[in-house]
Amino acid sequence: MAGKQRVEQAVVSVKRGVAQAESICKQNHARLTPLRRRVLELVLISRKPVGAYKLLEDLKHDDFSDAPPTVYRALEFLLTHGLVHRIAKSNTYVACTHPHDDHHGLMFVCRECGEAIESEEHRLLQDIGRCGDEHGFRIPNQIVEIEGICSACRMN
Amino acid sequence: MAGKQRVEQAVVSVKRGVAQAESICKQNHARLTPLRRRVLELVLISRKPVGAYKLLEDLKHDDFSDAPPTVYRALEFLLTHGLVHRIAKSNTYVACTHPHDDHHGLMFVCRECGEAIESEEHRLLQDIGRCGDEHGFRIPNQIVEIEGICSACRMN
DNA sequence: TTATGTAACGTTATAATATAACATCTTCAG
DNA sequence: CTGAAGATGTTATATTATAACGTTACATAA
Ligand SMILES: [Zn+2]
Ligand SMILES: [Zn+2]
Ligand SMILES: [Zn+2]
Ligand SMILES: [Zn+2]
Repeated sequence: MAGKQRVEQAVVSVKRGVAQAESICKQNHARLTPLRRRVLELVLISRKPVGAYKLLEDLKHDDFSDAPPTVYRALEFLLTHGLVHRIAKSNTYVACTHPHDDHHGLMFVCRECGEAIESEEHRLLQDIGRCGDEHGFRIPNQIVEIEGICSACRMN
Repeated sequence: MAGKQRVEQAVVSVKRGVAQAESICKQNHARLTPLRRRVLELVLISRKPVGAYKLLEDLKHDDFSDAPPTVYRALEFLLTHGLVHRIAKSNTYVACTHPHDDHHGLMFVCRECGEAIESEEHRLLQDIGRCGDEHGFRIPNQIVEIEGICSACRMN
C-alpha cells in the first residue's frame, strides 16, 4: 500500500536527518540534547514548514515543559547550527535538506499550501552577491525565500 | 549646510512619492484618503523601514484613531497598490522606490542598521523564475528580500 | 435631490508570535 | 569534589496582527 511505504520513507528520512544532525553537532562541539533532538524530529516529521506553537503542542505530549521558551530555545539552537530554516513570511520552521557548512540557495514557498522546497543555487546566489556589491552591500551565504505557487496548488 | 540640504531633498522626495501615489491610485480607481496619504507620507519620511506601531505612534499626533486597525488597514491598501513593501524578516514597511506595475527585483536589507535598498533586476528575477519552474513552482513578480550588511555598517 | 449600497473608518477585544528575567538543574573541566 | 558554564523550568510580558461589529463618508442612480 502506497501510504505505508510513504510513512516508512518518512521514518527513514527522519532517522537520516537526526543522524546528520548528530554528526554536525559533534563537529561543532554542540550538544544535541533530548529536547533539541525531539524538536528536530518534529520538524523533520512535518511535511511542511511548521509554526513554533504547533511544535509546542506536540512537545506537551512528551515530557517537556509546554512554555514558549522551551521550543524557541531549541529552535534557536537548530537555526544556529543550520539544521532548520525559518520562513519569515509565514513565521514557520522547516528542516534543512542539505545541512552542511556554507550552503546557500533558494527556498521556494507556496503561498497557497505552505509547501517549501529548498534548492542549492550557487550561480544564482553569486549573481545576487555581485548585485549587492554594486550597492555597497556585503551578502553572506543564505537561503533566499521566494514566494510562489506549487504545481499541486495550480491544479485546483 | 549639508543637513538642511538633505532635509529639503527629503521633502522633495516625499512630495514626489505622494504625487506618484496619487497618479497610481487614480489609474486604479482607488482612493488615496487622508489617512492613507498620511501613512504613506510617514513611510516616505522615514529613512529606513518602519514598524506598524511606530507609524501608529506618529498617527496619534494627527487626528486619527490610535488603534492598530487604523495603520494596518492603511498599510494593506498601500501594499495592494504597490506603494510600499513589507520586509518580512523585520516586520517593517518601506516605501517603494519605483512604484509601477509589474516591477520586480531585490530588496537589500542591512541586518545591522535596517537600511533597505531596492533594485530592479529583471534578468536575475527571470533566472529565479526559471529555477522555480524546474521545481514545479510558478514564481510571480515580486521583491525578493536579501539580508546583508551595508557599507556604513561594515566600517564600524 | 434623496435614497441606497459600498467603502472607509472607529472601537473593542483578542489572536498569534516571540522574548525577558530569574530560578533550578545538569554537565564537565580542573 | 567544586566552580563555572550550559541547559531547562517557570512566570510574566512584549510585539505584531486580526476579528468583529458599529458608524460615518462617499458615490451613483432613481
Ligand atoms: Zn538548508
Ligand atoms: Zn501549494
Ligand atoms: Zn518596489
Ligand atoms: Zn547598515
